Amino acid sequence: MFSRRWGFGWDSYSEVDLFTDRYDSSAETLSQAIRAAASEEPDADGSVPFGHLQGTVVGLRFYTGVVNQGEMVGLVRQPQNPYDRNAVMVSNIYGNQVGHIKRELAAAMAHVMDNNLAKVEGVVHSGTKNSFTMPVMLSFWGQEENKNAVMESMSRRGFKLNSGASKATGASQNSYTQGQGARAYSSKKGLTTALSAEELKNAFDNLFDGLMESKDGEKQAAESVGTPLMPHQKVALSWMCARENKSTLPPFWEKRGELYYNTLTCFSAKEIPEIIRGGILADDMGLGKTLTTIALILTNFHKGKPLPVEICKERSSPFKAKTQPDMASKLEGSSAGDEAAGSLCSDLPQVEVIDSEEVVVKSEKSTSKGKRKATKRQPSKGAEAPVLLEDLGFAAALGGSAADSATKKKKTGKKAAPTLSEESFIADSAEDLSARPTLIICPLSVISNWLDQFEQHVRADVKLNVYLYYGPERNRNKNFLSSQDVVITTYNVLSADFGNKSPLHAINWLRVVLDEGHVVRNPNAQISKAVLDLTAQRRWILSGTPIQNSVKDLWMLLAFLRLKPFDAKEWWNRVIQRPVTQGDRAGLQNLQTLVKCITLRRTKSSEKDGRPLVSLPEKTVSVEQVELSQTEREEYELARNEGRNTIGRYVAEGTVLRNYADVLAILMRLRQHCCHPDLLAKTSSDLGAAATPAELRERLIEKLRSVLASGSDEECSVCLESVRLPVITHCAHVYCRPCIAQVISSEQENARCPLCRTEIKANELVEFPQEKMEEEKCANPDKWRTSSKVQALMGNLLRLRCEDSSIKCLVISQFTRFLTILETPLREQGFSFVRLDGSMSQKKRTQVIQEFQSSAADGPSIMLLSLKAGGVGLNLTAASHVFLMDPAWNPATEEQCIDRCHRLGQTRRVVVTKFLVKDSVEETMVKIQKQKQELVDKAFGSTNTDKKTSRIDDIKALMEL
DNA sequence: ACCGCCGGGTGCC
DNA sequence: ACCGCCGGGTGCC
Repeated sequence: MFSRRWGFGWDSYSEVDLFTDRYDSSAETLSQAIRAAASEEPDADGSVPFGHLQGTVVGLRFYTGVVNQGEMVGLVRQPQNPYDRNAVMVSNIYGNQVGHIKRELAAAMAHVMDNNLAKVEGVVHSGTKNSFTMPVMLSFWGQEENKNAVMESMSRRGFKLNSGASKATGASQNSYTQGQGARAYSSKKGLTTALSAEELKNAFDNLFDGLMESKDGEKQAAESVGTPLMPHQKVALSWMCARENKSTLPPFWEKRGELYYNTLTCFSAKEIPEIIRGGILADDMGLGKTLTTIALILTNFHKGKPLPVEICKERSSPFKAKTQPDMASKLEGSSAGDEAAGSLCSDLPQVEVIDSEEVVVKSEKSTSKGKRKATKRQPSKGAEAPVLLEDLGFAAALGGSAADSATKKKKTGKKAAPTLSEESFIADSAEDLSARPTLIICPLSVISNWLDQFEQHVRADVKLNVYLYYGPERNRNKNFLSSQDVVITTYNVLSADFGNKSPLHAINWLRVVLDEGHVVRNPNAQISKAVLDLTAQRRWILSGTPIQNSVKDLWMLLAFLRLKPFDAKEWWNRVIQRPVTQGDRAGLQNLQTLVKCITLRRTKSSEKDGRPLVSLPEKTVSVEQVELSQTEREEYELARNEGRNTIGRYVAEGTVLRNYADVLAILMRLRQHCCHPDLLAKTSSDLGAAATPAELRERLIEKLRSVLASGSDEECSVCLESVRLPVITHCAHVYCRPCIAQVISSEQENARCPLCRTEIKANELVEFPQEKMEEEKCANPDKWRTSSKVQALMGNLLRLRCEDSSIKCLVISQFTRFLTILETPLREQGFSFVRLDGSMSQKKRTQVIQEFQSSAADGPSIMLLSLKAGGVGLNLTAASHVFLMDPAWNPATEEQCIDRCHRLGQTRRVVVTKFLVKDSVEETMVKIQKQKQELVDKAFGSTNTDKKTSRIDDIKALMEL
């Protein structure tokens, strides 16, 4: 069926150095030349077919490149050719030169190609009848405006483009772009009519949907992974292991008899095409891509064997210090080393895992249970020390030594062969078994997440060498880096190093992982080049959103995965991008097939066996009404009437905005009344006439305190965000310091308060003094009194503790001072609790969260959480009960807080209790919340004015005006 | 290359 | 014969 010529010379079909073998001009490889040529040309998107032409390829006998019937070929200009500067080279998909275009035709084509008037593509329809020349169908593509120039230019040199026939039927047009094989494929499916723009967009949006089929089942993670994987994560792990280990042919390849055949390009080869080890894990956020990847690193070192890792029950393990370098050095030696490796293999103890808790050593000689326990307890005892979780012989054979030179590596791999199982070695002998580390590249912002997750998911007694390659002090030593298990770096560091003796580019990585892989999109960017230039055996892309905009974005991903021939842009454009953008169904289907072969994607709404992938436990939200006591009610009504009068006056005068701070303070007082009387400012909130500057300052501070009232979500009227670095003006309005400072500096001497237009000066801004902050924190416990809300909370907590003492609770308030007040009864009742608020350092927060999340028996059962500190990112799944002490202006803030514990990893039912004081400003706030929720869906961007007016409406409603 | 092309040998039927 | 024809040598750009 196909004719093959020259059955030799095919050991490497990837990069033939074509220039240097004939004449000295450049050391560029052909594929580089093709890539370079393609990258200079505009995208193929807007190309129209100009026509086609039968040409002749000559000089076949001088080259090793092979083509088959129907196969696509590349045409590359060779201006440096010493025999003919018009030369046009013909190459097959893998960049091997096939021949040249006949001189006269080449001259005509050269003019067109050099002036970028058209792109020429070739398909060999008839195969070769002899070993000297063959016909080739050339099709010309380009911008409509260049069509006539091309037709003329060609015909002036005696070549007439046949444009009619290719337009006649879509199918025949396809045949020129995709070869006969693809045409047969597409016509079989009856996909001959073009897609509408709508259909195309739809198909494209759904390109990554439903890619959750994995026939590989589930796979258990290695013992060194401390966190049990969820079912869908086991599926992903299994899929990833299979993609790394199995020699599955890349998409569009089939084995036909003795040959490997590409159904898209009709290319065929005697040798197996390069297997794509890796792919795209495109699961939605929150499904655990990071955990799955960590599990992959630990589970699949080589051929499904776990990464050999050290177990360190004690700080100093003799094994690592002594034995490992020893083994490595033995392996580096010649035949003596082989024997050593062999004997190591049989003599060293096997490590066996009895259950998830106990890792013990099983030696051939002694396997009694008692002995095992003994060895476990005394791990530092000689050869019986439980040091490696995996087959030591295997690990030894692989020799993790970083000092290996390239030749030594090969040697090690080959010499190790006898110790490996038969089938694993047969699969492909070319695989370099000496690579150990995985390189993870991610945006700066997620580095800490990776470090946390390694910490969290790798068993605590497993010693995994994770190195953060970041910062000016980073260790650039190649040997050091290659001896790690994992190296983490950022895209920026990688691209900064690139071209600058980058050690990362000098290492043969076992695996390279691009986290948030979609950020690498522009192929011309330095980052992209740096990423493409890495040497690795396996490549992975993690991305929640693999395509942002267009098909173009996919090229980078495929190029990174080295999915030949699409890593060369020319082939990508020709086979996928242009057909797809022009609405070719077959092209789209090819794209879908391609993506499907290398991608696993599940969404939060995906289902497995009829059940949602991530089924969060049920969440119930209830409101508990709180009745104020007689005294509280009297105080509340007093404050409410007073406030209502004041605000009513402002509304009538139209001066609400001018007195905004005062209005907020009134509302705040009412909200505070609902929680606890001690939240209220002790002294009068009315500024009145201050006698002395010191007194004024004192009152302003008091006012500031009441407005801020510790962590409520007041807005700065300049930026309309929550107030940051609050200061109060002499006219008693609160802003962010940077915001108001900017107002003052731009208006200079005439600066006025944005709210009331009183003159303001920079040196009159008052901030909350540090000493006061400290005082606030240690409220006097002697004077402590309770409140209805406190009683309501304590009742719930005590009841819960009786029912199930293992239950943990979040107690959330906007008022950090309220949290402080709550500390007293909690202590009195013997609750163990922690506290998390915005004033704490990052380090302290992590510590507190860790403490709370831990399942230690005497650990804290309650976390006092300030509403604003409980924003995004926190993981508080240890808690299953949430008490919201007071309603927030913004219901989304509450939801966010609740989601800290109602999220992935929560095993219990989540019960949320919102306390609301009956007949109070709190109830009105909830009404407003509900109305707002409805509005959120309707209105989007609202202006600042809108925001302020709606606030006024809110205020009126709150005061029942 | 089972071609085309070149250039030398050759020459009625 | 300043042709035609034959057959050997030869061959990408």
